Amino acid sequence: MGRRRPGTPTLEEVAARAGVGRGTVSRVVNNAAGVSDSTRRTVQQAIAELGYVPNLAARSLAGRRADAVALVMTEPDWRLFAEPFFSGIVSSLGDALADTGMQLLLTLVRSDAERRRFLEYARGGRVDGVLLMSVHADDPLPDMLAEARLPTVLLGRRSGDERVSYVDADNAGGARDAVAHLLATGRRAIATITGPLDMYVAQCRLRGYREALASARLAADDSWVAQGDFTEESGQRAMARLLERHPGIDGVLAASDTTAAGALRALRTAGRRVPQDVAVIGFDDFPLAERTEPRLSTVRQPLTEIGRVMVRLLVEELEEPAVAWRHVILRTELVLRDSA
Amino acid sequence: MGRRRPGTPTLEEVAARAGVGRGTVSRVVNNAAGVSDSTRRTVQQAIAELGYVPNLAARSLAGRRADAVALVMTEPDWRLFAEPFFSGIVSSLGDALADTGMQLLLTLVRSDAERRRFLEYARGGRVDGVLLMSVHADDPLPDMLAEARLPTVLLGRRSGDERVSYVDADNAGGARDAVAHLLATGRRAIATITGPLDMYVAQCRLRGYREALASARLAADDSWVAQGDFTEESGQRAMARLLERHPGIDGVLAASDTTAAGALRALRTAGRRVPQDVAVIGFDDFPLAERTEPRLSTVRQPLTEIGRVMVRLLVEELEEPAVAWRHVILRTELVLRDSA
DNA sequence: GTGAAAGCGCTAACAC
DNA sequence: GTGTTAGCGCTTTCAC
Repeated sequence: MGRRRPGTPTLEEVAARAGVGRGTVSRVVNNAAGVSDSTRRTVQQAIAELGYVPNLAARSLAGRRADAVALVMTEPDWRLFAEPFFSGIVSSLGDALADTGMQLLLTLVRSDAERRRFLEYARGGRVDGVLLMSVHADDPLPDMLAEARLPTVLLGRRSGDERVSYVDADNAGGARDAVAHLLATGRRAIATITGPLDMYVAQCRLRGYREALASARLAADDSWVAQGDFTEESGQRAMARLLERHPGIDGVLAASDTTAAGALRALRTAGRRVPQDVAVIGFDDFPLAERTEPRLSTVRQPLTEIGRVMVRLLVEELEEPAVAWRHVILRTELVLRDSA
Repeated sequence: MGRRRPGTPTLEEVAARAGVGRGTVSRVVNNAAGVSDSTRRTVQQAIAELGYVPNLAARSLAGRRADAVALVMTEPDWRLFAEPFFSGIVSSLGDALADTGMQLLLTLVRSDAERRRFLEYARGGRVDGVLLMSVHADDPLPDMLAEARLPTVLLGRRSGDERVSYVDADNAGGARDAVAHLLATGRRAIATITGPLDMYVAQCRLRGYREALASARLAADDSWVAQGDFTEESGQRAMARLLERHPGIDGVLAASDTTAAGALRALRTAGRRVPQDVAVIGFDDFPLAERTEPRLSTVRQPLTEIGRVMVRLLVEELEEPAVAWRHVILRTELVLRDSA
């Protein structure tokens, strides 16, 4: 396939027109010091006249940098991609990267073929680093990236002893706080709707739920636990199942605000009054809660902060490659509304 | 920032180890013909032993191609990014690009700064072509790309005389069909919830709605029209407004399935029976309808086909640059369910 | 402060 | 079939 784009002026042509050397033009383009104001202006004018745009492949080859980072979503189920959690993170990453001058590239990896292809892309030097989100416990991609010595930062661990750098929220602590609050308000029949249990984040929250119940000397057998997948629909179904098993439920910890919204729907369908009969607390999916369920209490994850920290860790790895793995666990905050 | 990744073997080293010339290695790597099976194997072994990975910047520089295309979302409101329409299209583009060997890169452009930055990225040759979706009528990006002679394909026109290549659905026709069906089943008080009216797609659907009413000699003054923004929430609010103005509504054409789901919610809250009292038809947002509102009738847009055609048009522009703008309008299909 | 020159790692055209 | 060579357009020393 012929993809050449002819007629694009080069550094050299700019230099010729400005009557200077290529090095000087390069310095001007990159805002480097060591160029007199007058020649800088001359060069800038030549650039403008010719409509010069640097060839990034050449820059990349000479400078050994891509000025881009990839955000990879290894989510075989595209529905999750539609959840507000993703857009919240993406948004915050975009903001955080704005200063660094790096392009944020989102890529979907839904199959082994796509995994291989992306790996080639990244190892080929088209990105300086990789951000990963929504990683399931058995996903090999982080290790593949680490092996290729590509600076990588995960959003969320795959397990308790994750080695790759990551940023995570204090999921167990958040769950504990939420359930402790429900207990403190006199609830005793407290269920939980989890995320996919092959994700560490879901395991942690379940653990937090159990720990809180245990310290109140309450049993927490599996009939009080229903698995969902973070979607609203799954929350609705899970809640319906829980209600069947335990009509007396008076409190619920949900995997996400989206899940919680589904649970609320099921509760109302079942004629239960929320929050009078049942209190529901979800994990923060970002502004969705504000929009559709303003009265929902949540364990707030600092999504904006997560994006900022991910970028910070990645930049650190770029500056000082592969000396260590960096881990940051962000505190969660319980935000109470009418429903609890 | 030092982003060099040292220790990466080069083509030359592979050639040395295999005892062949660089050209031969290049041919093997690119699966080109003209290499004997035995040397091909020798080279492949050397590649494996060294863990060689082609440097894509160098390939790009020498071969004048990026082997990547960008899908740009120029949506200042990230909430829309969470709608299933996006994930449906992205999914289908990913599939369609799988054969071409090109990487799909999603990029968000939410501000002028990001617009400029992306333009630099694309003009710098990091992508071979650009796909654009969710373009508002006043978005200058398509023209900027065209001016830079970058192969570009839009999903949806910006206006009736769009010049840049595009793929679109027959929105006016789809709306007409939907309203005609409502009329045929005896409905007479038919309202519509539109998308953002600064998008041509929304204008077309509104026009289709009006045309269908007009041919039935029915008035369609503005009090029957409420503007939304494709989200469920906006659908709910718009429906509530319409019900206030016209309690007797017996049919609704909604901007999307998502919007329609919101409308249904408002209708039920208002105590209206759906579909007995009111029939609702939305535009296809892909499987969302199947999930949460299986009984919703829709004007089905062939999302998978849209992705496929977008890629086809882009490839055509790559092969044979800038000879023409290509436009494809895909037919819609009215799929009826219980609610209509 | 500025210019010249040496690569960066690859593809593609051309010899053999 | 296979090796050799000339770039692709830039950054980055190193002289001046």
